[in-house]
Amino acid sequence: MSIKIEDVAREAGVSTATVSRVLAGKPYVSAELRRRVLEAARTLNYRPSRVARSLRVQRSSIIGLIISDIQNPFFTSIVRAVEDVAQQQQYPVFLCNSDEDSEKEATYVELMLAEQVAGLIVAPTAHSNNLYRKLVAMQMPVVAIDRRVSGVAMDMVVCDNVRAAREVVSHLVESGYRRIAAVLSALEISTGAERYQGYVEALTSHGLAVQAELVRTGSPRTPNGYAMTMDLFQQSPPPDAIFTGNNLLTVGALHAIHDLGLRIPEDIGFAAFDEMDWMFLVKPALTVVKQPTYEMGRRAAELLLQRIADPTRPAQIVTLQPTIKLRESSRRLI
Amino acid sequence: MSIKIEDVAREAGVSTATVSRVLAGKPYVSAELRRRVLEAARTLNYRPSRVARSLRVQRSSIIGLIISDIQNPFFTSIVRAVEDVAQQQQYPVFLCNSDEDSEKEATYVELMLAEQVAGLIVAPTAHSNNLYRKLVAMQMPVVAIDRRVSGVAMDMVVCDNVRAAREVVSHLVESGYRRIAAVLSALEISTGAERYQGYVEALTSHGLAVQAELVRTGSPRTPNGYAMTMDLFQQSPPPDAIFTGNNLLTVGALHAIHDLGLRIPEDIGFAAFDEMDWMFLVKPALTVVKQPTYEMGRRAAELLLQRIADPTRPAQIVTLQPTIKLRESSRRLI
DNA sequence: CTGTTAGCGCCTTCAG
DNA sequence: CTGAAGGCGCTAACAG
Repeated sequence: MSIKIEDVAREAGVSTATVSRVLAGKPYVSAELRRRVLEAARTLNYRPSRVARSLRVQRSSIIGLIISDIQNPFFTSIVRAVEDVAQQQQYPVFLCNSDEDSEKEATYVELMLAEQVAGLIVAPTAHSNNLYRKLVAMQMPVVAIDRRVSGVAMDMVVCDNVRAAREVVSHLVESGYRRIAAVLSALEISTGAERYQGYVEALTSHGLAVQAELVRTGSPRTPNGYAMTMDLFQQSPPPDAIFTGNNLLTVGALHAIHDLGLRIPEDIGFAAFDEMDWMFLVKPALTVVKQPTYEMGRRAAELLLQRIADPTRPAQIVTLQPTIKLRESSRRLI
Repeated sequence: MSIKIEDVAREAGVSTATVSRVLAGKPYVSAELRRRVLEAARTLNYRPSRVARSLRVQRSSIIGLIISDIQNPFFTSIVRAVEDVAQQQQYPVFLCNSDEDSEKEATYVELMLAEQVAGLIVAPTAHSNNLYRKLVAMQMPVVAIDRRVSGVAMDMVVCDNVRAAREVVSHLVESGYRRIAAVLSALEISTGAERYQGYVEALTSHGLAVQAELVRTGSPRTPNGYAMTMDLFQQSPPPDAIFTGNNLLTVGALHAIHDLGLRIPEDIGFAAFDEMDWMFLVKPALTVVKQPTYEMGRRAAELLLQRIADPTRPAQIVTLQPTIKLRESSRRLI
C-alpha cells in the first residue's frame, strides 16, 4: 500500500540497512550514498512507519499525558507546555482524562503500556501510589505533575503550596479578617492537604484557632465550590473571609458570593488560587495565587525526556514558586 | 520482556491462533478452549501489544485530534467529548495543537499518518483544503469540526453560524443600536466568514449600511480582541454596540470595555459568541451565542467511528444550532 | 563503510 | 473447530 523502506532502497540502489542508517542520522555512511538515499526518499515521498519501528525497538516515540480535567485551565496550560516541548522532538502526545477517578487512571496507564509509550506524565489522583510504584519498578519513565506521590522515588514537578497558602491567608488575617473560611479540594490530594496546612499555619501563627466548621473540602469542581460556599454562609455568624484552594472552587465561590449579593472586599475578604484569565473584572479586590502552569508542564516534559534518555538518573523533585498578588489596599482592622 | 501471546498459548495448552481468536472474540472456538485461554491470560496478566497488532493489521486503534488552541474552552469541551466516546471503544486520543498554523497542521497530519491512526478529527486552519482532499483520496477517515473545508466531500460537524450571528445582531438593531461594530476572526476561516455574513444580513435587512470602519478581523486570540476593540473606539463617533464573533475575542473586548470605563448595556450594547463559564458576572447585560461544543465533539467522534467501520459511507454534514440568549430588557430607541 | 538476515508480537490464511 | 506458518516494516547485529 504505502511506500516502504525497501522501495526506497531499490530506488537508491542500496540496501534497506543503509536507508535506515541514513534516515536515523547514523554515522558511517558515505556522502554519496547518503545523498542518493535522501533523494530517493524525497522523490518517493517516503514516510517511515512509526509502528514498525516501535515494534522493532520495543518502544514508541509517544508521550502519555494523564490529567484529571481537560477543561480546567490549570491543566490545559500544562498540556500546552508538554505539547510544545514534545513536538520539538517529534513526540506525539496521548492525552487522557482521568476525571479524578483512580480506576480510569489505571485503565489509561494500562492502555499506554500496551501502546509502549516512551514515558508518562501524570497528575496522580488520590490513592494511586501503588500504581506508580509498579511503573517505577518496571523502569517506565514517569513523572508526576502538580501532585506528589508519597513513598515512591519518582520525578515530580510541584508547587510550594504550603507557603503560598500561608502567605495569602496571613494577608487576610493582617487585613483584619477573623472568621476565615477555607474551601479546599479533598485532603487526600496532596495539593489540598498542603494548602490546608498553609491555612492552619497562618491562623495559628497569628494566634487564631482553626475552626472545623469553617473548613470545607470536596472534589475540585465549580459546582462544589458554589455549594460549599453557600453552605458556609448558612452559619451565624458567617465567615468574614474566604480562602479557596483551587481555581475551579474559586469560580464557584465567586459565583456564590455574587448570588449572595456580597461585595469583595467590602463585605467579605477573598484570597484564592486562580488560573483564569478574566480576573480583570474582580482583580483589584482579590488576593491571588497564580501557579506557573506552563513552566510546570515544560519542566515535567524536560524531566521526562531526560529520564527516557537516561533511565538510571536519580529521581528529582522540582518545586516551583507560585506568584502571589496581594490585594493592594488594606482595610478595616476588625 | 513482557508476556506475549505465545506464553499464553503455552499456558493454556493451545496454539497462538486460538488465543488470538478468543481474545478477538471470534466465533468457532470451543467453550472449553475459550475458558482455558481466558484463564491463562488472566493468570499471566497478559496485555496484548497494540503496537504489534497495529503493524499486523496495518492500522492502529488511535484517534487523532487536531485543534487550533488547547487553551480555548471551546476546544477543550470538544476534546472532552471526543475523549469520552473514544474511551468507550478503547481508542486512545492523540491530541495536537495546530496553533492556527497550517504548516504545523500538516506536520501533525504527517505524524498521525506515520502512526497509522484509525482516523482523524480536525478543526482545519485556513488554506488547508488540499491537505484534506489528499487524505480523503487516500481513504483516510477524517472529519472536520467547527470549520468547513470547501470543495472537499468529507464529514463535517459545524454550527449554523450565519443564523446565530444574524439573530443576535438583529437584536442589537432592534434594541436601538445603530453603530454596531464587529470584532471577528479572520474571514479565511469559515466561521469568521459566516458570522460576518450574518452580521451583514442583519444590518441590511434592517436598512442599515455596512461600514467598513466598524469591522475588524484578526486571529482569534484574547489580546487581539482587546486591541481591535480599543482601536474601534479611536473613531468618532465611536460604535454604540459591539458584536464579537469568537469567544476569545469576546474576552478581550470585554476587557477593553472595562478598561475604557464603559458599562454594558448603559454605555454600549454587546452581543457575543461565548464559551466561558464565568458570565454570571456580566450575564444579564449580554446577548450571547453559546455553541453546543460537547455535542459537536460527540457527533464528530461518532461520525468518525462510523466511517472507520464503513469507509464507503457518503460524506455527511451535521449542522447544529447554537443556543441564543437575548439580553432580557430592551432599551433606548436611539 | 555496506549488505544480509533474523526477528519484534500479532493476525490470518490455509490445511487438517 | 484448531494448529502451523508467513509476513506487516523496520532495525541491529553480524559479516564482508
